[in-house]
Amino acid sequence: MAVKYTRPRGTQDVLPGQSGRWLRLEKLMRRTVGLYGYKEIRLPTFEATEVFARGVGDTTDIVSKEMYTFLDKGNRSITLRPEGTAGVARAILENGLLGSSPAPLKAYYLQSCFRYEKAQKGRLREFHQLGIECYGADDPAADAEVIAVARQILSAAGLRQVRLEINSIGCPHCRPRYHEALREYFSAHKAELCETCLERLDRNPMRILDCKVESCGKVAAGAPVVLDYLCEDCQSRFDQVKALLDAQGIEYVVNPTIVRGLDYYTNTVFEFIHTAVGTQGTICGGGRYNGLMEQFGGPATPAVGFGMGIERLLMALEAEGVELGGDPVPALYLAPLGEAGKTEAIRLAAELRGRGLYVETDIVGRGLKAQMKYANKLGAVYSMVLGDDEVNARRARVKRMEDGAETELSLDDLGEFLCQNL
RNA sequence: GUGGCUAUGGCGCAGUUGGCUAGCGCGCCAGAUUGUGGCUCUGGAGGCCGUGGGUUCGAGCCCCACUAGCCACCCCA
Repeated sequence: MAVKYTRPRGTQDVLPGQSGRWLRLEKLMRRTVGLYGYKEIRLPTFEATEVFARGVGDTTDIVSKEMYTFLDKGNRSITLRPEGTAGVARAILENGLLGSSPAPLKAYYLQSCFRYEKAQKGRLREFHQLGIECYGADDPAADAEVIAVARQILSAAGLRQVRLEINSIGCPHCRPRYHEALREYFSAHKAELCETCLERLDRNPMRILDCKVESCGKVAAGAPVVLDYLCEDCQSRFDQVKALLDAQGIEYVVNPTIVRGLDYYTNTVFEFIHTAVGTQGTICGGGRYNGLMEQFGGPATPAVGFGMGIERLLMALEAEGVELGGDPVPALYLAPLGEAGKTEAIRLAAELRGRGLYVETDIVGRGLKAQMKYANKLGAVYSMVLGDDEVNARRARVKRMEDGAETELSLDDLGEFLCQNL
Protein backbone atom coordinates (compact mmCIF):
# COMPACT_ATOMS: atom_id res chain seq x y z
CA MET A 1 0.00 0.00 0.00
CA ALA A 2 2.60 2.49 -1.06
CA VAL A 3 1.42 6.07 -1.07
CA LYS A 4 2.17 7.28 -4.54
CA TYR A 5 0.60 10.66 -4.49
CA THR A 6 1.15 13.24 -1.82
CA ARG A 7 -0.48 16.58 -1.48
CA PRO A 8 1.41 19.59 -2.75
CA ARG A 9 3.64 21.27 -0.26
CA GLY A 10 1.97 23.76 2.00
CA THR A 11 -1.51 22.36 1.46
CA GLN A 12 -3.56 20.34 3.88
CA ASP A 13 -6.32 17.76 4.04
CA VAL A 14 -9.09 18.53 6.49
CA LEU A 15 -10.44 15.08 7.26
CA PRO A 16 -13.69 13.78 8.68
CA GLY A 17 -13.23 14.10 12.40
CA GLN A 18 -11.37 17.39 12.04
CA SER A 19 -13.82 19.14 9.77
CA GLY A 20 -16.33 19.47 12.59
CA ARG A 21 -14.30 22.22 14.25
CA TRP A 22 -13.95 24.06 10.98
CA LEU A 23 -17.67 23.93 10.48
CA ARG A 24 -18.42 25.25 13.94
CA LEU A 25 -15.94 28.06 13.59
CA GLU A 26 -17.28 29.01 10.17
CA LYS A 27 -20.83 29.06 11.46
CA LEU A 28 -19.81 31.25 14.35
CA MET A 29 -18.04 33.62 11.97
CA ARG A 30 -20.95 33.89 9.55
CA ARG A 31 -23.37 34.45 12.40
CA THR A 32 -21.26 37.14 14.07
CA VAL A 33 -20.49 39.00 10.91
CA GLY A 34 -24.21 38.93 10.10
CA LEU A 35 -24.97 40.76 13.32
CA TYR A 36 -23.13 43.73 11.87
CA GLY A 37 -24.85 43.54 8.51
CA TYR A 38 -22.18 41.85 6.44
CA LYS A 39 -23.41 39.81 3.44
CA GLU A 40 -21.36 37.16 1.75
CA ILE A 41 -19.59 37.87 -1.51
CA ARG A 42 -18.25 34.98 -3.59
CA LEU A 43 -15.59 35.74 -6.11
CA PRO A 44 -13.41 33.82 -8.52
CA THR A 45 -10.39 32.03 -7.08
CA PHE A 46 -8.18 33.59 -9.73
CA GLU A 47 -8.06 37.02 -11.26
CA ALA A 48 -6.05 38.83 -13.90
CA THR A 49 -2.60 39.28 -12.37
CA GLU A 50 -2.95 43.03 -12.77
CA VAL A 51 -5.74 43.13 -10.19
CA PHE A 52 -3.36 42.11 -7.42
CA ALA A 53 -0.33 43.96 -8.75
CA ARG A 54 -2.40 47.13 -8.71
CA GLY A 55 -4.40 46.49 -5.61
CA VAL A 56 -1.84 45.06 -3.26
CA GLY A 57 1.11 47.00 -4.61
CA ASP A 58 3.93 45.55 -6.68
CA THR A 59 6.67 46.48 -4.26
CA THR A 60 5.19 44.23 -1.58
CA ASP A 61 6.62 40.79 -0.91
CA ILE A 62 3.26 39.25 -1.65
CA VAL A 63 3.18 40.53 -5.20
CA SER A 64 6.88 40.52 -5.96
CA LYS A 65 7.63 36.97 -4.91
CA GLU A 66 4.74 35.05 -3.43
CA MET A 67 2.08 34.87 -6.11
CA TYR A 68 0.90 31.83 -7.98
CA THR A 69 0.96 33.33 -11.45
CA PHE A 70 0.65 31.51 -14.76
CA LEU A 71 -0.34 32.05 -18.36
CA ASP A 72 -3.61 30.46 -19.39
CA LYS A 73 -4.21 28.99 -22.84
CA GLY A 74 -5.22 32.38 -24.15
CA ASN A 75 -1.87 33.75 -23.00
CA ARG A 76 -3.46 35.85 -20.27
CA SER A 77 -1.55 36.30 -17.04
CA ILE A 78 -3.65 34.78 -14.27
CA THR A 79 -3.00 34.74 -10.53
CA LEU A 80 -4.51 32.70 -7.73
CA ARG A 81 -5.71 35.24 -5.17
CA PRO A 82 -3.10 35.89 -2.47
CA GLU A 83 -5.62 37.90 -0.42
CA GLY A 84 -9.22 38.97 -0.65
CA THR A 85 -9.43 42.73 -0.75
CA ALA A 86 -8.24 43.45 -4.27
CA GLY A 87 -10.79 41.09 -5.81
CA VAL A 88 -13.60 42.66 -3.83
CA ALA A 89 -12.60 46.12 -4.99
CA ARG A 90 -12.56 44.87 -8.57
CA ALA A 91 -15.97 43.24 -8.21
CA ILE A 92 -17.51 46.34 -6.67
CA LEU A 93 -16.39 48.46 -9.58
CA GLU A 94 -17.19 45.92 -12.24
CA ASN A 95 -20.73 45.45 -10.95
CA GLY A 96 -21.34 49.10 -10.21
CA LEU A 97 -22.23 48.33 -6.62
CA LEU A 98 -21.28 51.70 -5.23
CA GLY A 99 -24.09 53.48 -7.01
CA SER A 100 -26.70 50.77 -6.79
CA SER A 101 -26.60 49.69 -3.16
CA PRO A 102 -27.07 51.73 -0.02
CA ALA A 103 -23.85 52.94 1.58
CA PRO A 104 -21.97 51.62 3.34
CA LEU A 105 -21.48 48.44 1.38
CA LYS A 106 -20.63 45.59 3.74
CA ALA A 107 -19.37 42.29 2.38
CA TYR A 108 -17.55 39.30 3.79
CA TYR A 109 -15.83 36.29 2.31
CA LEU A 110 -14.64 32.96 3.65
CA GLN A 111 -12.25 31.49 1.18
CA SER A 112 -8.88 30.04 0.22
CA CYS A 113 -5.93 32.28 -0.49
CA PHE A 114 -2.68 31.22 -2.10
CA ARG A 115 0.85 32.36 -1.49
CA TYR A 116 4.00 30.68 -2.68
CA GLU A 117 5.96 30.69 0.56
CA LYS A 118 8.08 28.21 2.39
CA ALA A 119 5.54 26.34 4.41
CA GLN A 120 5.72 25.93 8.16
CA LYS A 121 3.30 25.75 10.98
CA GLY A 122 0.68 28.45 10.59
CA ARG A 123 2.01 29.36 7.18
CA LEU A 124 0.42 27.44 4.35
CA ARG A 125 0.53 27.90 0.61
CA GLU A 126 -3.20 27.47 0.49
CA PHE A 127 -4.80 28.93 3.58
CA HIS A 128 -8.25 30.09 4.53
CA GLN A 129 -9.35 33.51 5.43
CA LEU A 130 -12.40 35.28 6.69
CA GLY A 131 -12.41 38.85 5.50
CA ILE A 132 -14.81 41.72 5.85
CA GLU A 133 -14.92 44.82 3.70
CA CYS A 134 -16.80 48.00 4.47
CA TYR A 135 -16.94 50.54 1.62
CA GLY A 136 -18.27 54.05 1.77
CA ALA A 137 -17.81 54.87 5.45
CA ASP A 138 -15.11 57.35 6.32
CA ASP A 139 -16.15 57.89 9.89
CA PRO A 140 -13.93 56.51 12.68
CA ALA A 141 -17.03 54.66 13.84
CA ALA A 142 -16.54 52.35 10.89
CA ASP A 143 -12.96 51.57 11.97
CA ALA A 144 -14.17 50.86 15.47
CA GLU A 145 -16.99 48.67 14.20
CA VAL A 146 -14.70 46.58 12.02
CA ILE A 147 -12.39 46.02 14.96
CA ALA A 148 -15.38 45.12 17.10
CA VAL A 149 -16.42 42.43 14.62
CA ALA A 150 -13.04 40.76 14.87
CA ARG A 151 -13.03 41.13 18.63
CA GLN A 152 -16.45 39.52 18.93
CA ILE A 153 -15.53 36.57 16.74
CA LEU A 154 -12.40 35.84 18.73
CA SER A 155 -14.22 36.17 22.03
CA ALA A 156 -17.17 34.07 20.91
CA ALA A 157 -14.77 31.38 19.76
CA GLY A 158 -13.41 31.32 23.28
CA LEU A 159 -9.98 32.76 22.62
CA ARG A 160 -8.45 34.49 25.63
CA GLN A 161 -4.75 35.10 25.15
CA VAL A 162 -5.01 37.60 22.36
CA ARG A 163 -3.94 41.20 22.27
CA LEU A 164 -5.19 43.96 20.02
CA GLU A 165 -2.56 46.35 18.74
CA ILE A 166 -3.49 49.48 16.84
CA ASN A 167 -1.69 52.25 15.08
CA SER A 168 -2.24 54.99 12.57
CA ILE A 169 0.07 55.28 9.59
CA GLY A 170 -1.35 58.59 8.46
CA CYS A 171 -2.71 59.71 5.13
CA PRO A 172 -1.06 60.67 1.84
CA HIS A 173 -0.82 64.23 3.13
CA CYS A 174 1.06 63.67 6.35
CA ARG A 175 2.92 60.47 5.57
CA PRO A 176 5.58 62.05 3.32
CA ARG A 177 6.60 64.27 6.20
CA TYR A 178 7.09 61.24 8.36
CA HIS A 179 9.02 59.34 5.69
CA GLU A 180 11.25 62.33 5.42
CA ALA A 181 11.94 62.30 9.14
CA LEU A 182 12.61 58.57 9.11
CA ARG A 183 15.04 58.79 6.23
CA GLU A 184 16.89 61.52 7.96
CA TYR A 185 17.11 59.54 11.18
CA PHE A 186 18.10 56.20 9.64
CA SER A 187 20.59 57.77 7.25
CA ALA A 188 22.49 58.93 10.29
CA HIS A 189 22.57 55.31 11.54
CA LYS A 190 23.36 53.53 8.27
CA ALA A 191 26.24 51.62 9.79
CA GLU A 192 23.95 49.77 12.20
CA LEU A 193 21.35 48.73 9.64
CA CYS A 194 21.15 45.35 7.94
CA GLU A 195 21.35 45.05 4.18
CA THR A 196 17.65 44.74 3.55
CA CYS A 197 16.99 47.77 5.66
CA LEU A 198 19.42 49.83 3.61
CA GLU A 199 17.24 49.09 0.60
CA ARG A 200 14.12 49.85 2.56
CA LEU A 201 15.55 53.24 3.34
CA ASP A 202 14.77 54.36 -0.19
CA ARG A 203 11.64 52.39 -0.96
CA ASN A 204 9.64 52.41 2.24
CA PRO A 205 11.51 53.46 5.38
CA MET A 206 8.57 52.46 7.57
CA ARG A 207 9.45 48.83 6.98
CA ILE A 208 12.67 49.26 8.92
CA LEU A 209 10.59 49.70 12.05
CA ASP A 210 9.33 46.19 11.50
CA CYS A 211 12.76 44.60 11.06
CA LYS A 212 13.55 41.66 13.33
CA VAL A 213 17.33 42.03 13.12
CA GLU A 214 18.60 42.95 16.55
CA SER A 215 20.76 45.90 15.56
CA CYS A 216 17.99 47.36 13.42
CA GLY A 217 15.58 46.92 16.26
CA LYS A 218 17.83 48.95 18.52
CA VAL A 219 18.08 51.76 16.02
CA ALA A 220 14.36 51.63 15.34
CA ALA A 221 13.64 51.98 19.02
CA GLY A 222 14.93 55.54 18.92
CA ALA A 223 13.33 56.41 15.58
CA PRO A 224 10.71 59.11 15.12
CA VAL A 225 7.23 57.82 15.85
CA VAL A 226 4.45 58.09 13.22
CA LEU A 227 2.00 59.29 15.74
CA ASP A 228 4.03 62.47 16.26
CA TYR A 229 3.79 63.30 12.57
CA LEU A 230 0.11 62.82 11.98
CA CYS A 231 -1.71 65.78 10.54
CA GLU A 232 -4.50 67.28 12.56
CA ASP A 233 -7.18 65.32 10.79
CA CYS A 234 -5.37 61.98 11.15
CA GLN A 235 -4.66 62.64 14.78
CA SER A 236 -8.27 63.42 15.46
CA ARG A 237 -9.44 60.29 13.63
CA PHE A 238 -7.06 58.14 15.61
CA ASP A 239 -8.26 59.67 18.86
CA GLN A 240 -11.86 59.00 17.90
CA VAL A 241 -11.16 55.39 17.01
CA LYS A 242 -9.55 54.88 20.39
CA ALA A 243 -12.42 56.61 22.16
CA LEU A 244 -14.94 54.39 20.39
CA LEU A 245 -12.98 51.27 21.30
CA ASP A 246 -12.95 52.44 24.90
CA ALA A 247 -16.67 53.02 24.74
CA GLN A 248 -17.19 49.40 23.69
CA GLY A 249 -14.87 48.13 26.37
CA ILE A 250 -12.39 46.80 23.80
CA GLU A 251 -8.88 46.70 25.16
CA TYR A 252 -5.90 47.57 22.98
CA VAL A 253 -2.35 48.77 23.05
CA VAL A 254 -0.99 51.38 20.70
CA ASN A 255 1.97 49.98 18.85
CA PRO A 256 3.58 52.59 16.61
CA THR A 257 5.65 49.97 14.82
CA ILE A 258 2.77 48.15 13.15
CA VAL A 259 3.16 48.86 9.49
CA ARG A 260 1.33 46.08 7.63
CA GLY A 261 2.65 44.54 4.49
CA LEU A 262 0.10 45.66 1.93
CA ASP A 263 0.45 49.02 0.26
CA TYR A 264 -3.18 50.03 0.33
CA TYR A 265 -3.43 50.89 4.02
CA THR A 266 -3.97 54.42 5.32
CA ASN A 267 -4.78 55.74 8.78
CA THR A 268 -5.94 52.97 11.09
CA VAL A 269 -4.07 49.67 11.08
CA PHE A 270 -4.50 46.89 13.60
CA GLU A 271 -3.54 43.34 14.43
CA PHE A 272 -4.85 40.72 16.79
CA ILE A 273 -1.85 38.83 18.06
CA HIS A 274 -1.99 35.58 19.95
CA THR A 275 0.49 35.50 22.76
CA ALA A 276 1.03 31.78 23.20
CA VAL A 277 1.37 30.29 19.77
CA GLY A 278 4.95 30.79 18.65
CA THR A 279 6.02 32.87 15.75
CA GLN A 280 2.93 32.96 13.53
CA GLY A 281 0.96 34.82 16.13
CA THR A 282 -0.95 37.25 13.96
CA ILE A 283 -4.39 35.79 13.56
CA CYS A 284 -6.11 38.85 12.23
CA GLY A 285 -4.86 41.98 10.54
CA GLY A 286 -6.59 44.89 8.96
CA GLY A 287 -7.14 48.58 8.73
CA ARG A 288 -8.34 51.39 6.53
CA TYR A 289 -7.53 51.67 2.84
CA ASN A 290 -9.06 54.80 1.47
CA GLY A 291 -6.82 54.95 -1.57
CA LEU A 292 -7.60 51.53 -2.99
CA MET A 293 -10.60 52.35 -5.17
CA GLU A 294 -8.79 55.15 -6.91
CA GLN A 295 -5.91 52.85 -7.67
CA PHE A 296 -8.41 50.82 -9.66
CA GLY A 297 -9.58 53.91 -11.46
CA GLY A 298 -12.78 54.15 -9.48
CA PRO A 299 -14.20 57.03 -7.50
CA ALA A 300 -12.45 57.94 -4.26
CA THR A 301 -14.15 55.66 -1.74
CA PRO A 302 -13.25 55.18 1.90
CA ALA A 303 -12.90 51.57 3.02
CA VAL A 304 -12.00 49.51 6.09
CA GLY A 305 -11.68 45.78 6.63
CA PHE A 306 -9.68 42.89 7.97
CA GLY A 307 -8.44 39.44 7.09
CA MET A 308 -8.52 36.65 9.63
CA GLY A 309 -6.57 33.41 9.22
CA ILE A 310 -8.74 30.38 9.91
CA GLU A 311 -5.83 28.00 10.40
CA ARG A 312 -4.10 30.44 12.71
CA LEU A 313 -7.21 30.91 14.77
CA LEU A 314 -7.69 27.17 14.98
CA MET A 315 -4.06 26.81 16.08
CA ALA A 316 -4.45 29.46 18.73
CA LEU A 317 -7.63 27.86 20.05
CA GLU A 318 -5.89 24.53 20.23
CA ALA A 319 -2.95 26.09 22.06
CA GLU A 320 -5.39 27.39 24.65
CA GLY A 321 -7.17 24.08 24.88
CA VAL A 322 -10.48 25.51 23.68
CA GLU A 323 -12.83 22.79 22.45
CA LEU A 324 -14.98 23.70 19.50
CA GLY A 325 -16.76 20.39 19.55
CA GLY A 326 -16.27 17.57 17.11
CA ASP A 327 -18.44 15.90 14.53
CA PRO A 328 -22.16 15.50 15.16
CA VAL A 329 -23.24 12.43 17.05
CA PRO A 330 -26.10 10.09 16.02
CA ALA A 331 -29.37 10.45 17.90
CA LEU A 332 -30.03 6.77 17.35
CA TYR A 333 -28.27 3.64 16.23
CA LEU A 334 -30.60 0.99 14.82
CA ALA A 335 -29.24 -2.54 15.19
CA PRO A 336 -31.06 -4.94 12.86
CA LEU A 337 -31.10 -8.68 13.51
CA GLY A 338 -32.15 -10.93 10.66
CA GLU A 339 -33.84 -10.10 7.38
CA ALA A 340 -37.05 -8.62 8.75
CA GLY A 341 -35.08 -6.45 11.12
CA LYS A 342 -32.82 -5.25 8.38
CA THR A 343 -35.69 -4.16 6.18
CA GLU A 344 -37.45 -2.45 9.05
CA ALA A 345 -34.25 -0.72 10.15
CA ILE A 346 -33.74 0.75 6.70
CA ARG A 347 -37.38 1.84 6.55
CA LEU A 348 -37.40 3.31 10.02
CA ALA A 349 -34.06 5.07 9.56
CA ALA A 350 -35.33 6.73 6.40
CA GLU A 351 -38.44 7.88 8.20
CA LEU A 352 -36.52 9.37 11.12
CA ARG A 353 -34.00 11.06 8.87
CA GLY A 354 -36.93 12.57 7.05
CA ARG A 355 -37.81 14.21 10.34
CA GLY A 356 -34.33 15.67 10.54
CA LEU A 357 -32.81 13.18 12.96
CA TYR A 358 -29.29 11.83 12.55
CA VAL A 359 -29.71 8.04 12.52
CA GLU A 360 -27.18 5.30 11.81
CA THR A 361 -27.84 1.67 11.03
CA ASP A 362 -25.87 -1.33 9.87
CA ILE A 363 -24.74 -1.35 6.26
CA VAL A 364 -21.79 -3.71 6.54
CA GLY A 365 -23.46 -6.84 7.96
CA ARG A 366 -22.06 -6.79 11.49
CA GLY A 367 -23.23 -9.08 14.25
CA LEU A 368 -25.23 -7.65 17.12
CA LYS A 369 -22.33 -7.36 19.51
CA ALA A 370 -20.15 -5.65 16.96
CA GLN A 371 -22.99 -3.30 16.18
CA MET A 372 -23.27 -2.24 19.80
CA LYS A 373 -19.56 -1.58 19.94
CA TYR A 374 -19.87 0.46 16.80
CA ALA A 375 -22.81 2.44 18.19
CA ASN A 376 -20.73 3.17 21.23
CA LYS A 377 -17.80 4.37 19.18
CA LEU A 378 -20.00 6.67 17.16
CA GLY A 379 -21.23 8.15 20.40
CA ALA A 380 -24.87 7.41 19.60
CA VAL A 381 -27.24 8.81 22.22
CA TYR A 382 -29.72 5.94 21.86
CA SER A 383 -29.65 2.47 20.36
CA MET A 384 -32.39 0.03 19.46
CA VAL A 385 -32.36 -3.63 18.47
CA LEU A 386 -34.77 -4.68 15.71
CA GLY A 387 -35.33 -8.45 15.42
CA ASP A 388 -38.31 -10.57 14.43
CA ASP A 389 -40.09 -10.02 17.75
CA GLU A 390 -39.88 -6.24 17.52
CA VAL A 391 -40.91 -6.13 13.88
CA ASN A 392 -43.94 -8.36 14.54
CA ALA A 393 -45.04 -6.50 17.66
CA ARG A 394 -44.04 -3.12 16.19
CA ARG A 395 -42.73 -2.35 19.65
CA ALA A 396 -39.14 -2.20 20.84
CA ARG A 397 -36.86 -0.94 23.60
CA VAL A 398 -34.78 2.20 23.11
CA LYS A 399 -31.65 2.16 25.18
CA ARG A 400 -29.95 5.30 26.39
CA MET A 401 -26.27 4.50 25.82
CA GLU A 402 -24.98 6.75 28.55
CA ASP A 403 -26.49 4.74 31.41
CA GLY A 404 -28.17 1.77 29.74
CA ALA A 405 -31.69 2.87 30.74
CA GLU A 406 -34.33 1.31 28.50
CA THR A 407 -37.77 2.50 27.46
CA GLU A 408 -40.24 0.29 25.63
CA LEU A 409 -42.40 1.98 23.03
CA SER A 410 -44.22 1.58 19.75
CA LEU A 411 -42.07 2.04 16.65
CA ASP A 412 -44.51 4.70 15.55
CA ASP A 413 -43.70 6.79 18.61
CA LEU A 414 -39.94 6.58 18.22
CA GLY A 415 -39.53 9.83 16.30
CA GLU A 416 -41.53 11.74 18.85
CA PHE A 417 -39.62 10.15 21.70
CA LEU A 418 -36.26 11.11 20.22
CA CYS A 419 -37.30 14.67 19.50
CA GLN A 420 -38.35 15.12 23.09
CA ASN A 421 -35.42 13.39 24.76
CA LEU A 422 -32.34 14.76 23.02
C1' G B 1 15.09 32.30 -0.71
C1' U B 2 18.80 31.16 3.90
C1' G B 3 20.14 28.12 8.21
C1' G B 4 19.28 23.89 11.82
C1' C B 5 16.71 19.22 13.16
C1' U B 6 13.91 14.91 11.65
C1' A B 7 11.90 10.74 8.30
C1' U B 8 10.29 2.85 11.10
C1' G B 9 2.68 -0.50 10.00
C1' G B 10 -3.44 4.53 10.17
C1' C B 11 -1.31 7.56 14.67
C1' G B 12 2.63 7.84 18.57
C1' C B 13 7.21 5.54 19.37
C1' A B 14 11.52 1.22 20.61
C1' G B 15 15.13 -0.74 17.82
C1' U B 16 21.45 -1.60 22.05
C1' U B 17 29.07 -0.76 19.15
C1' G B 18 25.56 -2.54 11.60
C1' G B 19 24.28 -9.50 12.08
C1' C B 20 19.97 -14.15 10.83
C1' U B 21 11.64 -14.37 10.69
C1' A B 22 11.73 -5.52 12.60
C1' G B 23 8.99 -4.89 18.03
C1' C B 24 5.53 -1.98 21.54
C1' G B 25 1.24 1.31 22.78
C1' C B 26 -3.21 3.33 20.62
C1' G B 27 -6.47 2.43 16.67
C1' C B 28 -8.81 -1.26 13.33
C1' C B 29 -11.19 -6.43 12.66
C1' A B 30 -12.88 -11.04 15.06
C1' G B 31 -13.89 -14.10 19.34
C1' A B 32 -14.60 -15.03 25.16
C1' U B 33 -21.75 -20.77 25.28
C1' U B 34 -26.84 -18.99 21.69
C1' G B 35 -30.50 -11.15 20.90
C1' U B 36 -26.85 -6.14 23.20
C1' G B 37 -21.81 -1.48 23.96
C1' G B 38 -18.16 1.14 27.27
C1' C B 39 -13.65 -2.66 31.51
C1' U B 40 -10.67 -7.13 30.89
C1' C B 41 -8.60 -11.30 28.15
C1' U B 42 -7.37 -13.94 23.44
C1' G B 43 -6.45 -13.99 18.36
C1' G B 44 -5.96 -11.47 13.49
C1' A B 45 -4.97 -7.97 9.49
C1' G B 46 -1.45 -4.19 8.43
C1' G B 47 5.62 -2.21 7.34
C1' C B 48 10.18 -3.98 0.54
C1' C B 49 12.16 0.76 7.97
C1' G B 50 10.75 8.44 2.90
C1' U B 51 13.22 7.69 -2.37
C1' G B 52 17.78 6.67 -5.07
C1' G B 53 22.86 5.59 -4.89
C1' G B 54 27.34 4.02 -2.00
C1' U B 55 30.53 1.47 2.02
C1' U B 56 30.36 -3.80 3.89
C1' C B 57 30.33 -10.83 3.78
C1' G B 58 25.89 -8.33 5.77
C1' A B 59 22.42 -1.77 6.91
C1' G B 60 16.38 0.44 9.91
C1' C B 61 21.14 1.48 12.01
C1' C B 62 27.39 4.34 8.53
C1' C B 63 28.25 7.99 3.95
C1' C B 64 26.14 11.06 -0.28
C1' A B 65 22.05 13.05 -3.07
C1' C B 66 16.95 13.96 -3.57
C1' U B 67 12.09 14.52 -1.48
C1' A B 68 8.90 15.66 2.55
C1' G B 69 7.95 17.43 7.52
C1' C B 70 9.28 20.48 11.75
C1' C B 71 11.84 24.89 13.95
C1' A B 72 14.15 29.74 13.21
C1' C B 73 15.12 33.96 9.71
C1' C B 74 12.16 36.61 6.11
C1' C B 75 7.06 37.75 5.45
C1' C B 76 2.13 37.63 6.66
C1' A B 77 -3.44 35.36 7.76
